[in-house]
This record gives sequence, C-alpha cells and structure tokens, in this order.
Amino acid sequence: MQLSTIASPAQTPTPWPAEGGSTGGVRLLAPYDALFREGDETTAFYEVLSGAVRAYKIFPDGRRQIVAFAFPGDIVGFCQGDTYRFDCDALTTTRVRVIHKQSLLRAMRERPELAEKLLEVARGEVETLQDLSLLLCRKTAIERIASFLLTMARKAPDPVAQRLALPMCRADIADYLGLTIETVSRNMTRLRTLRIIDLPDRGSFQVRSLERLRQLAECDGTDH
Amino acid sequence: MQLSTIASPAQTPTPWPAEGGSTGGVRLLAPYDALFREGDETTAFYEVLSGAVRAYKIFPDGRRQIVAFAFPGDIVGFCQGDTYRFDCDALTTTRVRVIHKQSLLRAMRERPELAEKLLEVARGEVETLQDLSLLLCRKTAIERIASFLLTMARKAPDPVAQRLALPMCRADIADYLGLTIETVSRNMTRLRTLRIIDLPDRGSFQVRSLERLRQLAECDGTDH
DNA sequence: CGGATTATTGACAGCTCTCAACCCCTGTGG
DNA sequence: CCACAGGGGTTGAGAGCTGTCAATAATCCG
Repeated sequence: MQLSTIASPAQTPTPWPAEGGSTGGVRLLAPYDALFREGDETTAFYEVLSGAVRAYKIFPDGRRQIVAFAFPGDIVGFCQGDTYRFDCDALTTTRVRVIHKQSLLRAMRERPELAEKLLEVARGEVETLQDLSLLLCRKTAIERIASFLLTMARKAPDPVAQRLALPMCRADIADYLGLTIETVSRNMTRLRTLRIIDLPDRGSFQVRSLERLRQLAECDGTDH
Repeated sequence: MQLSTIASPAQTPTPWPAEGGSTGGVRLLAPYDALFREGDETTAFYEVLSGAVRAYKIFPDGRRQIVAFAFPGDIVGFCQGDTYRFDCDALTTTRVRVIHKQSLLRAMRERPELAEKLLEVARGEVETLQDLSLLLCRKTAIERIASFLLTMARKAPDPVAQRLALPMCRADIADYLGLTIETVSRNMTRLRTLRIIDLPDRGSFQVRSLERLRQLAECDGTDH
C-alpha cells in the first residue's frame, strides 16, 4: 500500500525535464513551513527531493484528516483543480522541486507521450487512495498501524533488521489512520509486546517479523 | 461529495466520440451481471448510460469494501493498470458504453487536448476518493449516512420534496460506508425519527430538511 | 399463500474514544 | 550541575458507539 496524493518513485521515472529550467526551481522548507494552503491557486505541483511533507484537511468542527505523507520521489499537489483542496507543510527540513503547471501543459501539447505518463501518475494516486479507503473502511486499529508501518518499511531497501525513520509525530499518524493518539500508542506497544516490531526511540522503529506484520496488515485472517 | 472511481457527469462532458464506432458499443447488463472482475485485463472502461453499478474489493478474510457506485454519466474502470483492481457488477438493469483503451490512446496521440480532458477525469476520481477517505476517517455512523444520502440527493435536479431512488441494498451501503447493516439501519431510522428524512419504502428516501442533513454531513458541529 | 430474502429492532460485548495521570526527554535558567 | 517547566508519548479507568448475535417484521416472488 502506498500513501496518497502521491506516485511512488519506482514505477514512474520523473517524466518532466530534470534540469531546473523553465519547469521551475527548488524550494527549501524548514519543519512545519507551509508548501501551500487550502484555497491557494494551483500554479504548480511539487516533487519531494529530500525530507517529508504532510497533506491534510481541517474540518469545520476542528477534526483533522491527513490525506497523505510524501517522501523523496513522491509528488504532491498533482490532480488538483484550480485551487488546492488541502493544506500541505513540511515534517522536517525538506527540499522540493517546483513543477509549474503552465509549462507542463505546454510540454504536454508538444509531446503527447508525456500525457500518458501523467495519466500513469494519476493512476498511482488513485490506487493509493483506494488502498487508503480500504484501510480506513475495513481495518481495526492494529491492522491500520501494521499497514502503515509496512508501507514505511517498504520504502527502505532492506526493510528488516534496520532502524527506520518515523519523521511524523503520533498525532500525525493518528490523524492519518483515523485513530486517536492514545490508540496509536497503545497498539504500537502491543506490536512491540508481540515482538513484531521494536521501538528504539520516538522517531524510529524496526521490523522484527515482517511476515506477521504483513499478515496483520493484509487481513488474511491467519494470525488472529 | 462524489462516489469514487468516477467522474461526475456535469463537470466533464464526455470527451470521446459519442457514436458507437471504433470507440466501442453498448453493453446491456441484468441485475448483478458482472461488468468485469478483479484481475481481468483492462481492455476498456465504461460510461454508465442508465442504471447503476457497484465496484468492490473482497479481502482474503472475506470482508468486502465497495469502492464506488456509478450512475448515468459516471465512468468506471478508468485509472486502472493492466488489470482491474476490483470487481464491478450491475445493481439494476444497466446500459454502459464501452470505451476501448487502445482506440482512446490512438485518439489521444492525434488530439493532445483530449489528454487534458482525461486528466480532468482522473482529477475528479482523485477528489472523489479523497472525500471518501475523509468520510471514512473522521465521521461517525450517522454523519457517514448523512453524507451518503446527501450525495445521492445531489444527483437529482430538485433534491427536496421528491422521492429519490436507493438502488442498492443496505449491505451495499454498509460495505461502502465501512459500517454494518444493523448500524446503517439504526441510523437511517434515527434520521427519520429526527425528521431529517423519510423512508417511504426500501428502495427510496426523501429529504425533509436538506439543511440539517448538510450540517450532519459536513461536520460543522452546529447540530450536535 | 408460503417460503425466502431483506430490513428492523433488541441485548450485550468489545473496541476505541475521552479524560486524566504519569513518564521521558529536552531545553532553560539559576 | 541541578531544578524546573514544557512538550510529546505512554498508560489507566470509564463511557459511548459500533459490532455481533439473535429474534422479529416487512417485502418480494413464485
């Protein structure tokens, strides 16, 4: 499963020019700096080069839902209308490449094959969101957390026997998975007690049994 | 809010040729006939002309999640990879227009502006799925049902003072909203008790207070 | 009319949320 | 160097909502 509003790096090699020419430059963000806000005009979208960002929506009554985390190689702000539908800011020090919408549209008219690649990016985003919907709709708290950790683990070249970063705080995880901080915390320690993961410190985790993590995450019912 | 894997009819006038020529013909489906199954090769996608279809995924442990309902004007099966990621079948007698992927790709190479329209379709699909995620993540049972009914109501020209069809059974609604049949039933009657809706019979409903339905659906906290 | 299917309602259990206390780590200032 | 305050995370107790199981009611269809 992938995180939403994003295309994973492996399956879609960046289809736009890599040089920082007319497609745009690089922006540097400090932790919690805003990349864009809900309602801003969508003049560009962004490829995360290093660091991480979160995209989220605030409800009228104050509830917050994180729609996506984005990591190096991921794209944020794609598939938006004339204005952004959510807020987006950095989790840590982050560099993003700016891709201006207009110049991309121009390039698309000249090179139709570029459009196919962009449709692929959109497709990846749809898949990601479908998986998120499945997660939110059918999974228990521990299954959601297992899915989330598995997603984070898959980003690493060797997911096991190695400390993996969790750059977001518990509140962010909770608001992404549709849980509360306390439920996240409780089930993280439960996974630790079950010897499925280790929690060496706040900002990282380590997978001890990839298989059991996967069983929980994929709801195959063989581990209940 | 829109239902997922779908582009709403109003915002995207059908970008492909309307005649039943090389883009494909029309298929007629009886209730519960399959349109396609998970794993099938994606040779085409479909525009619903009349009736309604549901798209869903079955988990290894038997849980089911409905990812989308599609009604006339909506498109299903778009934004899929080489194989479909879910099953799709008809709720009622349904007619769909078949749009072959290959002929669409050819048309796109000839007319680059078509690609932009398709990206719009993809964008609509992404928005829809984001809304679904928000619904599943942050809303209570009654809020989900209010959101769902509001979506159904918005399809009608005059949403109030008129019986609106609910072509899907309670189990379908439950599996779409991430609830059980019983919870759906209980909260439907609760909405009726609150005089927000009427339930004249199984297959339909009627909005009595659009405002209060909207308040519940949009979580604005002024109606608790 | 009768059987099957679907929907509603009730009782109860369980999971998650809420509220609260506590712990750990960090940074600050005496 | 230590005391202290503050923030984030963990843990605990209890309440509430939703799920489960079961019985009943309504509807459909032959």
